[in-house]
Amino acid sequence: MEKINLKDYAENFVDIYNDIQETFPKAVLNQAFICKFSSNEYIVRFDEDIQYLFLLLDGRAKIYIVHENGKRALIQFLKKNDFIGELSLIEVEKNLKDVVAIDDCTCLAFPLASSKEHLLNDNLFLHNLSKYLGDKLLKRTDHYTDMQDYEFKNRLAKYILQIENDGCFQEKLTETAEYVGVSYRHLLYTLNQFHEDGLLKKKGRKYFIINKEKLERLSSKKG
Amino acid sequence: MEKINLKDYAENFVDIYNDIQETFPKAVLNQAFICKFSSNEYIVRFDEDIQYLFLLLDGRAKIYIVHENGKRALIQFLKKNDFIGELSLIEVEKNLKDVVAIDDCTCLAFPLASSKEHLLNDNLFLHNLSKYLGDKLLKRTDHYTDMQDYEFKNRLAKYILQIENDGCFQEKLTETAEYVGVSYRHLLYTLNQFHEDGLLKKKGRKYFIINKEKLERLSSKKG
DNA sequence: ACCTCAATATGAGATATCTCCTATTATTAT
DNA sequence: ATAATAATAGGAGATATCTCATATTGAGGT
Repeated sequence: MEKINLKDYAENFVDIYNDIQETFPKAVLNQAFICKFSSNEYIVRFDEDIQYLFLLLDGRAKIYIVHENGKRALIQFLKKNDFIGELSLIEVEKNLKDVVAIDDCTCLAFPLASSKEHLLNDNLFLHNLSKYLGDKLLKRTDHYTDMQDYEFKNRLAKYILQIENDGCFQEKLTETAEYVGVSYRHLLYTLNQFHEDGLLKKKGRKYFIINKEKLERLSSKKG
Repeated sequence: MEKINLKDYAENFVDIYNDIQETFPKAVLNQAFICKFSSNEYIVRFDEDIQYLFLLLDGRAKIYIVHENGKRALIQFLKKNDFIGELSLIEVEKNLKDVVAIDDCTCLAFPLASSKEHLLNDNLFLHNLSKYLGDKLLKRTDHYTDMQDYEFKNRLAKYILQIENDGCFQEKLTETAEYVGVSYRHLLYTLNQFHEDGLLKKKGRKYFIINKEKLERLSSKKG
């Protein structure tokens, strides 16, 4: 983890810095700095105290919940403009999560100790936070209700359509399995089935969508 | 649905009214009134505009998400001090949910049209709302990650322990099945299995816990 | 260049869970 | 009260999904 002075960062990323300035009170920005995390680095560990509120400025990360039985479940992907640690800020979180950088990540970091008071008295911030949390709640609920109401092939179709890029699906399959909540084995079964049904074609380790319509039908129907 | 003047209500429920007064700005309380819903009555319908922010003062309710395929999934039980419609207030909700009263419910109702501005500028309210949403997010996440990481008998054990009263489990089984995310048929299988394993005893339509330890072990382990 | 560890891949067998069907009680509405 | 609807109950068979075992391939570190 590398720390960078906020002003140094501001010189190179003017637009982002302007957004930040409009969103956070000055007193808080004075305490803030930039953190860079490398791919696969832990941003937060479930068994260590969290010291900062982070705002993800660049890169992708993932949140794991750690169960008592030692198993982990991937519960969310984070991207630009997602908060990390906001639940600790408002003191509702008892069990921290693991947060891991997927690719290199740039974060804006606010030291909780010195920023909490300011943030919790700032109307704009609270309003934004409420919207952010409400949105997160809805998205997470949708994700999970889908899991329980559709069988896996439907969910997988939906997931592929969400995440594909130029018709190409190249996510890490181990991660995908954790996120969509099935065993790796079953994920492979289903991908092979998609291949046999003429939905996907495999080249090397990438899958290409060759029948998007059919995939879309599958993603929103049962059966 | 029956409307009652807030002042009339306040005379009979002094303590609750005092809490309310400390939590909401006066300008907003002047617009508010009390709504009573009967058991099984719809408080919100997924296909109708929502006009009020409700705070549940008494009774229990349940939230359903309605899928495109027509299926419903029970996603949360609501009790005293839960909000209804708070996501519409902050304008993040696109797809409304069904909210249905389980028993008779008493709600404090704020007309969105006239209260929104006031509420969204009130620091105390926003802070409370953030905490409320954060807490809801965590609870919902826990509920769903449990669903995916434990098999049903573990989840059922946990659920029974959460909801039992004096060792007696008497929830409606159809509702339970929807909430815990299995078919009614499978719920019955598992309850019978619990009976055979000496965890529960059945009297009429009620189940009584006869081996709490074993149930607790089952609720937190795999297998 | 070599070693190690993580990711990809697939087979075989087990089982958790579902769907569909059919009775039998409760509960609610007319 | 009686009809109608919802909840409880269980049988039979299908299948979606899991676990475990094993082999191959790829990437990162020294």
